[in-house]
Amino acid sequence: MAGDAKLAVVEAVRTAIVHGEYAPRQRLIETDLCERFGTSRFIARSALQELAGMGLVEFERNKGARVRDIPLTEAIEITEVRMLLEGLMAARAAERVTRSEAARLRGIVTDMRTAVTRSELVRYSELNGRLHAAVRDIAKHTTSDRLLRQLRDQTVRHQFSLALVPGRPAVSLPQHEAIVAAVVARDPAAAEQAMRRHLQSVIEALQSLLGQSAPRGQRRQPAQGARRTPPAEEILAAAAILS
Amino acid sequence: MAGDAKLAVVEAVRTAIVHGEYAPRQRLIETDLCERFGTSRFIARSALQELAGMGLVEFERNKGARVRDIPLTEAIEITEVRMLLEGLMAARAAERVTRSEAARLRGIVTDMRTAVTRSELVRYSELNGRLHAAVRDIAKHTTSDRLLRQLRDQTVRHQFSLALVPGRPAVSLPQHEAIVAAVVARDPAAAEQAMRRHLQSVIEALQSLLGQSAPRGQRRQPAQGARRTPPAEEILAAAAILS
DNA sequence: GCTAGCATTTTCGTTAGCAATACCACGGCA
DNA sequence: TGCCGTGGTATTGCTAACGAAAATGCTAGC
Repeated sequence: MAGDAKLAVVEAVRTAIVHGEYAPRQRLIETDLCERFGTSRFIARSALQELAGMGLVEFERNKGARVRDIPLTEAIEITEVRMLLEGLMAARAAERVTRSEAARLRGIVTDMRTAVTRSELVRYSELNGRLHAAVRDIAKHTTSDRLLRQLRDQTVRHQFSLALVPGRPAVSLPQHEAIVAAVVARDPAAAEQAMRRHLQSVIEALQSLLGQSAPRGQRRQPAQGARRTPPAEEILAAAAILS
Repeated sequence: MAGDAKLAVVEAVRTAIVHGEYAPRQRLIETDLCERFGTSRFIARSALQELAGMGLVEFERNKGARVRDIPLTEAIEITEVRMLLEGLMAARAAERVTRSEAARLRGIVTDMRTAVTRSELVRYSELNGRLHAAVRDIAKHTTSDRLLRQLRDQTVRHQFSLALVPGRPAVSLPQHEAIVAAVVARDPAAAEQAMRRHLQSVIEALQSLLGQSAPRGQRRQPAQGARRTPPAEEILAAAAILS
């Protein structure tokens, strides 16, 4: 497997799902994928299987693949795990950070500040992603890295919902600043704690969302057809605030 | 996919790898698997892909699948993550444990004690697995559960090596006792800390193993043919002491 | 007008087979 | 004698096609 063709399809479908082009529980018909990505059914199938392994799609016997719907409760669980792993990453980064890496982190965070003052959410998003990637690079913990990637992919959608609650940017930026400060100060314990506090606040936000949005039993979505395609830009801005 | 046929093959190959019937870096020829498990090549192929997703086998372009060799350094990383996740599980279990579940835990731990005094390692192994499974059941954290299963599968082999260092059973049992005590006392913080201490000692044991076993560059294994098939019993005993 | 049952159609699960590629042994040449 | 090129073999990567299951739509009966 792992033919480059398959890998390309996996990546394409992955970003499509993460960016919301495919809605949760939407069926992923193999032949559709074939014509969209110009490959054979076998490739599409393999790609879907790999995505299933990543937890992004699910199979049902004789009914094919659909985009996995991650319920809010599971998103909370995932964020709890993320809190632990990202905390570990932050601590590691604090232990190993070099001078040049520290400078890089500081540069990113000052850019974030200006982006926030100018209300440039997309720019902030990009910087945020770059910051976290930098922390992961510094930590060099491949196991956590791999797991975190999976977990992040699964929760992007809910981060989008969360971005709509007002006032979150105001709390997000100082938390990020605290994380970077601890890392560049080479204080592992403080870095871990800062990262945990950050994600703890995300968990609490998700829990409040849970309380208000699901008063009674599972309200099922239409389940087929992209019910809405939020622009990627919007999604990115959402991810910025919370990750 | 997820045809029951494929699932059976996945499970069979998984246990074969975990029990050491397939050595690390041993090639997994598709046709061999076909005749061994009496399925078609397509099924074998799908199963291998799923196992690759679980991190147990790896693919190389045009060279097929082999059992992934988890280097000791990666095993340490994995155990670090396990420490966090199992700690979370323990805390959760302490929050949610019911009377009957607590009784069950206590029963298992007393059985463990007697098994140790009688030097019944296999029995201890079985009880140990049951204990951890019980904790996971009580915690009801499906995300951590899923991740932990993957991580455990990947490290069983190294736990085998570790079981050979003398004196470990003496430290393992009291640690388990402490964990159970904290859980039944409904003290989440203590349960988490006890579990972490336990896995921290495993990490330290692994690190000492690292220091003594790899004086110079990667010493590569013969790489094909099961170079040795340790009896499953031995493996289970090893897993007992450390997990 | 509505429901139950049947036929059709879509889509998936599986098998068989072909083409491409890497590994291995052998022989020629320096 | 040692090294490089070459051919054969084994194994994978992939395509095409077939059979089976489920969803859908239609017709007939109530």
